[in-house]
Order: sequence, then structure tokens, then C-alpha cells
Amino acid sequence: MNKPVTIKDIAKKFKCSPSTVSRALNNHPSINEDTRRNLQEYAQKVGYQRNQVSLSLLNKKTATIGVIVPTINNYHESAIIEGIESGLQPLGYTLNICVTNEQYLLESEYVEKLLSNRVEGVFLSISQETYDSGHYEHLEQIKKRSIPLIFIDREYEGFATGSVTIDDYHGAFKAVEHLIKTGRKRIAHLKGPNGMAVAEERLRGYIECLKKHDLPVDEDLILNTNFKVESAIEPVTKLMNLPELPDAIFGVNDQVAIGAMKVIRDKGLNIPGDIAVAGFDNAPISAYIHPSLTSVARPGRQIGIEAAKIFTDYLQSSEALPSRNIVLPSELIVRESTAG
Amino acid sequence: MNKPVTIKDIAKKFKCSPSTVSRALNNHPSINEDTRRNLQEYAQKVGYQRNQVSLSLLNKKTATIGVIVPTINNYHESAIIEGIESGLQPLGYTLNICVTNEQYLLESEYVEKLLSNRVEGVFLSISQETYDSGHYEHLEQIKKRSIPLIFIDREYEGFATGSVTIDDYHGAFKAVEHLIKTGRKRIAHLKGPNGMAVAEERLRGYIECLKKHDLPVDEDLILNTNFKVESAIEPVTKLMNLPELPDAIFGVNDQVAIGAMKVIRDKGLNIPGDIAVAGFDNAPISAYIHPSLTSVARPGRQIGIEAAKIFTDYLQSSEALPSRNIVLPSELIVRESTAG
DNA sequence: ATACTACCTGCAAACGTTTGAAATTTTTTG
DNA sequence: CAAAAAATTTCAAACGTTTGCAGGTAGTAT
Repeated sequence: MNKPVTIKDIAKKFKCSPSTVSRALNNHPSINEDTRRNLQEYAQKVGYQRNQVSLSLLNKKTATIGVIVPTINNYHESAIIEGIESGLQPLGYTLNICVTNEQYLLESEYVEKLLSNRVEGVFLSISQETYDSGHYEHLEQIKKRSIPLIFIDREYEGFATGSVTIDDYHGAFKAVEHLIKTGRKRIAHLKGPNGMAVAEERLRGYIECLKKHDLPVDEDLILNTNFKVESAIEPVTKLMNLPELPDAIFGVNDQVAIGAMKVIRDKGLNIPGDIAVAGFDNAPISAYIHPSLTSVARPGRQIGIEAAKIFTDYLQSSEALPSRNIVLPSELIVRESTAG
Repeated sequence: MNKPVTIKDIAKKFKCSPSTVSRALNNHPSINEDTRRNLQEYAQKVGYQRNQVSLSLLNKKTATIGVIVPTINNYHESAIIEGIESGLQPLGYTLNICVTNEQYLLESEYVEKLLSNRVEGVFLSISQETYDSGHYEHLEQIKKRSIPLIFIDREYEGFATGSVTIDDYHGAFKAVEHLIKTGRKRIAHLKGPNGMAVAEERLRGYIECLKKHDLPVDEDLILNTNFKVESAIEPVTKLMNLPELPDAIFGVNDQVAIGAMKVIRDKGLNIPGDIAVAGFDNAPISAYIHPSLTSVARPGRQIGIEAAKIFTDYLQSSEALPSRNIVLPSELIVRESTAG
């Protein structure tokens, strides 16, 4: 790795002090016009690049923020990251992305590392294992240093500078209510992992909606998945073997809904004729598959943008702001898979 | 933002020198056992975190690498990033992710910034605009500093420490050959943007395969898309209005193939009965839609892992390695959408 | 008591940059 | 030409950490 040219190198070459070089390159007014031009031209020629590391040390500002997410390989999560990026890129921030794979250990190591790297903010979508374990000491560390911590999608009370989530409860409620209003009476739910906030909220929306409409909540119709398309196959196959079939399935996301559709079709049943299907996320593909999938829209990009906004507002205000918790509305997009 | 505790702070508290504290915390053998324990306990108590920035300055090692990609919000790209992450995380590297949105200007700014941040390597998937413009000065900068530069998916001769791509040409060739062997004679292609390597290679595979089998290459059957599902609608609609319909469509990726399927169905035609459809990427969803989509698998995660490997090998070897260009094979996954 | 060793700790420099204040040079003014 | 003013440059410290070397203090052997 070639040694990068430093200000000192240039100073030596020009027999002047580093201060002069620094000022010349920064267009400081108290530098002679000729000197400035010469130095700038030379710097340009030798490809001088200011060492941001030393600057960070000096200014105690790294212009870097950390983003910790369970996964990145998924429409919703990556949309969030693009949202954050688009919000912070104009301000010159760099994103340090960390993927926890839902593991507590990695999450906590990443927090250490980011703090050690002196990031100016942390955007965190808590991992499943962290939820399960109930360990939040790593977040204490962030709080102690009073670095802005913004929760994304998955919240945890009491630590945050802010959070951006969507209204999972009402989103699920609306989806199930739509199924009921189009005549469905025996609605199954493919739920997400236990203890995960978004999954629990959607489950709650499903249950409360059934109750509101005086429909029984049948444990046999509530089945586990892990958000992945494959994980829908086995539970839905089980559903298809019940003595009395459901007439609708509400999936915790589009992936499992699409998995469900496959099993239903393979069973020779018609969607939505025999069984209606609805999902959650409104992934772009959902509008194009057949039948197109009814889904609750979840504005990932918007979530990222709002989170970035919380961060920048926090920076700009001198005094401590109260925690700002934004809940974006979720919208039901009705398509063929639930047509009356 | 609370000032982080420094080694100096601890030294002052214990009336000893920073050197002693540093050595104690690093378990240097020449430090008295008691001193060491006391200092470590205290450091732990006050939540000391080594300042990685100052260390980076001292060692000229940042343990950070830059990743520049056109987008992140897409199954293939994000799989690559997860692959890179999984390969470099165990070595303690942090990823700086930059999204160019296919813009030359952003790409070039990001390169500046990463170099300024003294990243130890750059993983780059060249943006469309950069291809179009033919400007590669920003890459010169990386080369001049002899920082490892690894191309991903989209290559450019003459700059790289290495590259990882897949065999787009043969992938496309195999897909089209499969269509021909199952009796298709009038095969349309939904191509990607002009000048983009992966798109051009697939187009070439399509054309060469037709030629090999003595089928005419009909310009009317080659249509533009931008990889997004929506962008398939208009061109495929046009196809459906031709006096003589195609009997197969090969899409530059799964997204446009799925878009095509929708238009075909809306036209009342049968897949694969009337028109067969094949895509490229083998996104997980493709196995579950109806009919399931024949597609060329593109191992995104593997690409990322191989790229990480090139980087680490480069670091470990003292002398200059020759550029290492890995071309991963692409595999055709046959499904219902092209059933004979 | 002296010299030797072993053990522990401190000094100072280094990484690259910026910046207030001081020093130097140049220009202007009387 | 001298003095004051203006313009330009340099000095030195700072950010937090590590590390080779020198210095110091005991303990031990002679």
C-alpha cells in the first residue's frame, strides 16, 4: 500500500510549514494568493487526500454512523438502509453496516466496535436473540456515552433517542377485517417468531380483529414461521390436512403468504375462490405474481428517511430533546388474492 | 455527547503514566500484577473504550473496507454484501457501504471519501453511468495508492486486484438453449440497459445461442428494460401485439420475467403452453410463484465470500499478486414456466 | 557495602491535521 | 527613513494511543 502524501511531505517539498499547507488547501484568507495556487496545484498533482482519520481524532467527529440490523438480504430491511443512506449522504455521513443474523453476541460485539470507532449515532433493529435473552447492557453503553440511539422497526422502551416503527397492529387488523368483510370466517394466521415485536403485534391485530367480529380464535389456525418463504410450506401443508379447511390465510409477511399460495395451489384449490391469502410488506413483486397478493404496505424507505431525520434533528438542537417515537401508518393494498 | 473516558483520564486518576495504563489494559507482561488488575477493574467500571480512531492514525490501519454498489435494495446485491460481511467480519473489519444509484458523480465522490477515510480495500460494482461515461479517473486514484480494488459483478479491465463475476454469457446461453430444446423457435429477450456488462453478456449469450441453432435474430424480439419488474410491462405488451407472437421470453433477470408473466396472463395466454418464460438470478421467490420460474442461478452470497477471500489473500501475501479474476459458474434451474 | 539482576514505570516521539497566537516580512504612511 | 499597519508565515499544542528506551527501585549474590 503506497504511503499517501501528507501535508508534511508537501511542506517539506516547498520548504514551508505544515500550517501554511493546511491553510492553503483550505482556502484560508490569510494565505498569499501565489502560495495558495502553487500548493493547491502541487497537491492536486501528487493526489493529496486529506487524512480523515487524523481529522476525526482532532475534532472528535467521525461523520460516521453505525447501522445494526438482523439481515440486509430482504426487501424491507434493505429499503430501510437505502432510506437512511439517502437521508444522511447529503450531510457527508458514512454508514457502517453490521449484520447480526439475529444473534445477541454479534449485536453486542458490534455495539462495542462501533463505540470504539466513535460513531456519532447508532441505528438499531434489535435481534431476535436479544429480545429472547432480555440482555440490554450493550445498549446501556450507548446511553452512557449519550450517543443518539434510534430504534428501527423493533423497539425497546427506555433507551432511545427515538424510534421509527410502523403500526403493525392496525395493519394486521385492517387486513383481517378486510378478509372478514369479504365473507371469510375461518382465517388462519402464519405468525412470526415468538417474542419478536413486529410479529407479536401482527398476531395481536389478528386476534383482536377476530374477537371484535365475534369469530373464534382457534389455536390450530395459528402457526409458526420464520418470515422465510420456505418456512410456510410445512405449516400450511398441515392446515390443508385439517378436517375443516380455513377459508383465508393471513401471513406475517409476503414471503410466507407466497409460500402458502404455492401449497394451496399444489393441493388443487383455488385462490381466492377456496382460500383467500393476504400478506404484509407489499414487496414490489406482490403486485405481479398470480394472483396478485393483497398486502399491508410497509414503507421501508420512508422509515429510513424518518430515522435519519430524527438523528439530524437531534444533532442540530442544542438541548436534550425528548425521545421521539414515530409510528408510520400501514396501508392495506387489496389485490386479487382476496377478491370477494 | 458525553466525553468518552481516555487513558489519560485513568492515568491521572491513578497518578501513573498513560504508558502504564495502556500496557496494563493490553496485558503487557512487564506490568505489576496488582497494578494491572486495579487498572483493568477501574477501566471496566468507568466503561473505558479504546479509541480506535487514534489507533488507526498511529498504525495506519483502519480495519475498514469500502463497498460501493449501485443499489442495495435487491436480492442479488444484498446477498453479495452479506457474503462480504460474513467473510470479513471474523477478521474484525467494518464495512462502509455506499449506494451510488447508478450515478457516476456519486460513485466518484464515494471513492474520494473512502480513500480519505483510509479504507484498506474497496469492493466496487461499477455504476451504469460510469460505464456510459467511460470515466475511470476515480479508479486511478485507488490504483495509485495501491489499495486493493475488487470488482464485483461488473468488471473493468486493467485496474483490479481481482474480480468476481459469474458466467453471464454461458448462463444465458444455457437458458436459451433449454428453450430451444423444448421446442421454442421464436424467443424474445428482455435485455438490460445498454453498455452494462452483465446485460450485454446475457444478450450475447442469447444471440450466439440462436445463431448456433440456426434461428434468426429478430430485432423486434429484443426489448429494453431496466431490471425492474415494472419496466417489463410496456415492452412485453408490445410483444403481445405483434402479428406473430413469440413462443418464449428470456428475461435479463427474474423481476422482468415475472413482469412478463403478468402481461402474458392478462392477455389470456398460457404459461408455458403458449409462451415459455425464463429469468436470471434465481431469487428465492421464483420457486414459489405460479408457474414456478425457470431461472439461471446466480450465487450472490458466494460472490461476496470469494471477493472477501481475494482481499484477505492479498493482504496476507507480502509480494504483489497477479490480478485474480474469478468467474463463478451459473446454473440453470428448470421449473414449470418452461416445461416442455 | 557493592555490584548485579529482575522487575516495574515513565519519558518522549510518533501518527496527520488544525488553529490561536506569536513572529516575521512586506507594504503603507507620515 | 522611521514607524505603524497589513499581510503572510511559523510555532506549538492538541486529539488518544502505543512503544523503544532510559530510569528507578528492590532484591540478591558476592
